[in-house]
Amino acid sequence: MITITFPDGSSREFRRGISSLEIAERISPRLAKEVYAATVNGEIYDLTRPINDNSSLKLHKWEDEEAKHAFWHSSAHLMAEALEALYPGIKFGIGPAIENGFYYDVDPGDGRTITDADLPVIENKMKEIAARNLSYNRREVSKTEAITVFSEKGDEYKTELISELEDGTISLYTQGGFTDLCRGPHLPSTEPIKAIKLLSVAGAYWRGNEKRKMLTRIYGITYPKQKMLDEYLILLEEAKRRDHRKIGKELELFTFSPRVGMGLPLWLPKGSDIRQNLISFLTAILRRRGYKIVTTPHIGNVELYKLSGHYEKYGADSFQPMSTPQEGEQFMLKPMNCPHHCEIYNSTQHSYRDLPLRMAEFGTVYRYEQSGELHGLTRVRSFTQDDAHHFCRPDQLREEFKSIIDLILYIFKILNFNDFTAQISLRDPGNKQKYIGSDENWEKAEEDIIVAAREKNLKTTVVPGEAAFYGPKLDFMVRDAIGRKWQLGTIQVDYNLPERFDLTYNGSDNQKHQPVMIHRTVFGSLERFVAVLIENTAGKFPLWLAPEKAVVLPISEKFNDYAANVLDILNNSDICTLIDDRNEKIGKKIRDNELKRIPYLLVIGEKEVENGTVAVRKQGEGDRGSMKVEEFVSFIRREIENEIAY
RNA sequence: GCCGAUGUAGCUCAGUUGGUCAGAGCAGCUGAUUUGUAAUCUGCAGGUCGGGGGUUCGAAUCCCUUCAUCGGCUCCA
Repeated sequence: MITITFPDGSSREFRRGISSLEIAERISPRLAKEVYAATVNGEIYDLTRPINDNSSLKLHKWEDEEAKHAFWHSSAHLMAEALEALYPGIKFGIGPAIENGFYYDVDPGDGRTITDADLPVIENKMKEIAARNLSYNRREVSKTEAITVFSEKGDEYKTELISELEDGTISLYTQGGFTDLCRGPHLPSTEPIKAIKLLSVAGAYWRGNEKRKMLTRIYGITYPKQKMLDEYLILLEEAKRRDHRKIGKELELFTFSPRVGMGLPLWLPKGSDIRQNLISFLTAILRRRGYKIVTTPHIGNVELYKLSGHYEKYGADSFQPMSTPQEGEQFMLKPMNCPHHCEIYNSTQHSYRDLPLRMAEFGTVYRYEQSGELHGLTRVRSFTQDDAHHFCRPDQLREEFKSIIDLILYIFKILNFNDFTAQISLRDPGNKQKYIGSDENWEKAEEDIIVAAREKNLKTTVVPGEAAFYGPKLDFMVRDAIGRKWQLGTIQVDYNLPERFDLTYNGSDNQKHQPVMIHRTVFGSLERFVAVLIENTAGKFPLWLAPEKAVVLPISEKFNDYAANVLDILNNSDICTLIDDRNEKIGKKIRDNELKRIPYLLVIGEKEVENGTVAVRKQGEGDRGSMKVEEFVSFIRREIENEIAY
């Protein structure tokens, strides 16, 4: 007999070799139907895998990531079996479970392609196979045996994977006629996979290496119930409706023109107003926090970027240097503000007493992003960073860093931005040649960030290999409507630029010392931030950000004069207001202006003219009753003040 | 940059196997109506079907090429 200990601390005796599934059945048959995987002594197990020793056991129901993982991983194998049936000789790369569903990378072979149109066919095949209730059987094999299995099959991708595995750790899973290299765990059988949807096909480089073959990646998702799948698909549809590219067009915030150039956003008047509101808001906060605002040109001598290291790292992939009538002279569109800021720092001498120096700029930069990477406003070739550089003494670094974490959290809070993650991005220890600077400086900088984040009690994830080429960073990430992750705010410690630009200050010992630099943004770029704001609010911006605060709606032509009068009063009070004096019924005017997401609709008819009032209707909420025009002015002002109270 | 898909009026989309198929709704302009909280009615105008080339008696429809967009991959200072 063995003793199994459950998460609540209780324990029970079972016979040696019992499976988690059998244990679940002993507890309750209903539970057995709801579990998909188990954790045995901290290791993920198939439900059917025998347990041979005293163990702790946690059974995973759908709510647990482990359960979904097993479910979707098994679904990937199911899809592979369907593909093998439909495309004999097809070869398989990797096919993991992901956050929402699974994918499999496949090589259909000899000129065959798989397109969206083929997905329903594969889907049906999967349903047909799943209905056979095939069991997933685990088999541990030697490396030689594993290689034999897949080389006989002619699957060079699998043999490549196996060749890198250690002998003794290799397992195969078979369901029906399909066998795959896999660590597991899997479902006991295909039976629970009831609802299946293949979502898209895409190209993906084998092993993520752009020099290697491009395989076909098929994305899909499955659920134990059709209703769950339907709900997920509805969620996807709703997310699409919040897409900033769609809303940006509808609300006339920005546009692109192939004549101007791809990835070069054209901000329309309303979008510009939002930008401007964000800039004013942030500038006021920065001034209070001791930042000095600077302005630098959009271009710089190519020598500047050679000195900073940017040219060597990115020169070939940038907008190329432009020449001038002066022989040998070349300029580049600036990809970064920091070299310019270093030269501002160098324009005067600095005393240790003057540090930290905080230099901010809403600086527009230009980067030649790959054409396939461009995406609405989140990935563009011209964008305005809310950039700043802190020059400080080494002994000030940690406090300075922490003050920036405060600033970012403070602003996110005012903007009601709760759904972000903080990520510490470190150097890839296995690929140090990607970076510039000494090991010593890197170690110092990484330590600084980790400690500062810890001291601020910031919950972070640590990702090696994501650092900038000149230093590690703390990134604030958010997701967009379709689930993609984007970096907004970032804080980066940099010992390299001060060295390259020979930045100095006079210490109390009257010697020259080198300051440390911190690069930071809060929004990241105005473009990306506005995109995220659009998706978070679905275009219903808070009043202070809204480009147009109110619209006056006369019920008929008879009230146009009074309406025009109200319009003047509001606009003269700096409350950007429109008038809708079209020859339409009030219901139509309300509908159209609600769809334009105008925060306040002011209905004007006979009563309002008589009483000198406006009938206030709040966007999305409906009638708020009447108030005097002056009352409405102070009401709006108060609301704006409350929104950005800091 | 790579793989796949898409591209029809300002917007959202119909256009069956190539043959009165160049259409609809919304938006725009007309005229009527003078309206009380999410769509009043009438009429009109709008497109060399992304651009270029080809196949064909005939191309929005088939082929090639180019541009752009979308979904991924790679990249992201």
